[in-house]
Amino acid sequence: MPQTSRTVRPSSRERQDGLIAAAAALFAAKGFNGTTTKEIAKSAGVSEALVFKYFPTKRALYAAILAEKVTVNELLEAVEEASKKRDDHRVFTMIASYRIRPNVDSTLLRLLLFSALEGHELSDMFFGKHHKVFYDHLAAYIRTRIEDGAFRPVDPLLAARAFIGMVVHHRLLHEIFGVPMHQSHEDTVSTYVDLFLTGLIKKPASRQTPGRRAR
Amino acid sequence: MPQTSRTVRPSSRERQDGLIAAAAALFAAKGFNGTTTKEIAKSAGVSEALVFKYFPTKRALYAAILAEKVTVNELLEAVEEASKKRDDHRVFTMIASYRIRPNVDSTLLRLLLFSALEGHELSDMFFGKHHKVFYDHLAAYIRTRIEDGAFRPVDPLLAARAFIGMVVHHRLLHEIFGVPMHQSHEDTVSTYVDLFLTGLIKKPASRQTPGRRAR
DNA sequence: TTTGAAGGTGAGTAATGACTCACTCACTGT
DNA sequence: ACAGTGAGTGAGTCATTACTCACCTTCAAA
Repeated sequence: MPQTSRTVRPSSRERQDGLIAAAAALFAAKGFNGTTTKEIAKSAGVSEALVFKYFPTKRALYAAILAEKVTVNELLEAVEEASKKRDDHRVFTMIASYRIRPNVDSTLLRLLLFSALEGHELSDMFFGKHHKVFYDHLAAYIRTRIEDGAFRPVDPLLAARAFIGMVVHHRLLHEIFGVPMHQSHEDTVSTYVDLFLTGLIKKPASRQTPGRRAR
Repeated sequence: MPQTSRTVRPSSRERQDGLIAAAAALFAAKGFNGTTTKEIAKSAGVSEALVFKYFPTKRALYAAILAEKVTVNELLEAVEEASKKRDDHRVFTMIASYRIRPNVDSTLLRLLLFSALEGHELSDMFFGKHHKVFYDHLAAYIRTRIEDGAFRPVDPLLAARAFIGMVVHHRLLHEIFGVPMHQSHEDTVSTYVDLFLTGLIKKPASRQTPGRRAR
């Protein structure tokens, strides 16, 4: 027979990606110490020996995962857009809904927590790419709006952390601690945004409308 | 010689507590899978065999730790007190400062996260005793204040989670991710409380003062 | 003085962990 | 036709792990 057309042998790159994917899922589920190389190999459908052909050590594989998972930017551009227009409501809603989303898988969050708890060397970088960007952006925006005179004068970094905190904590409860959500994602997001913005926006002196007010 | 007076042999109970303390510190630092029974024994200053005299398995020791660490109540009483007086500012400040405190050790937080991530069977109970109490209490208070007409009508549970989220996230950043705090504990707490309460309190219709306003 | 229970241990054991090695297989360029 | 090469593996090695067991020490009550 000419060739077993069923499965073309994957290239080196594909194998590596496959291993990373399989390992990421397992590390996220059970942590670094809780996952064995044998399991990873099995889950990726290869022999254990092959894992070590591609990654010299188990830790190197873990590091490759953390280094790989760098994403996000499309959101930040959109936020930038809304920032220019001073659309407070939109800026906050976008950030919140990015994290509170129907089908986010918890892999990244779990990896992040595990890596921080287990003190992995790349944990900081991972944190920087996945969380710090958010509150740095948000802090910058809040600072601008304070200078505009639109927000009350608060520490921008603290305020940004507070908001991100609401949202991240919500995910934590839901995805890690299994607390059920009793509201739709949209309602949750809008409640958080509303609560937070109301606390932040400076009232003109008199006259206040219950609805949204921007610029 | 009559007796080595230097070290009185500890009783069963004391040994057990010593083991639990030693193990708790190690599990908090490195997780369940990252900690060996040999390390625990060494840290408690006994032979490995003794560990198994007191706890049939390593998991049982872990379970004993989670079951042991149940505290808190003195705070809840104080909160109850402030609740009766409808002292919003105080209620929120007390809860926040309980968690954001100069010298809390991160052991409990780390144990909580590890146990949830590693999916330990007692994790739920641990979570219930250490976190759920807080936001259940707070949610109840918020509900009352909404009925009083003092707070805007929001979902009390969601609002409570939002506030606790700010605070817990702050600890997470600080204790787990090593993010430095650039403000004193007091300022941090008062910023959070101020932000949140301002967003929550219903404005009478006109007239607003920049300072605190309660009841 | 004996006894025996409680506190304690050194030296295992069986299983499992990460990692290695000698080797095969399938395909390609010459 | 066949050497070369990269993908892949079965069967290890050796250290470590959770857990066991036969035995020791102390001390108070009988």
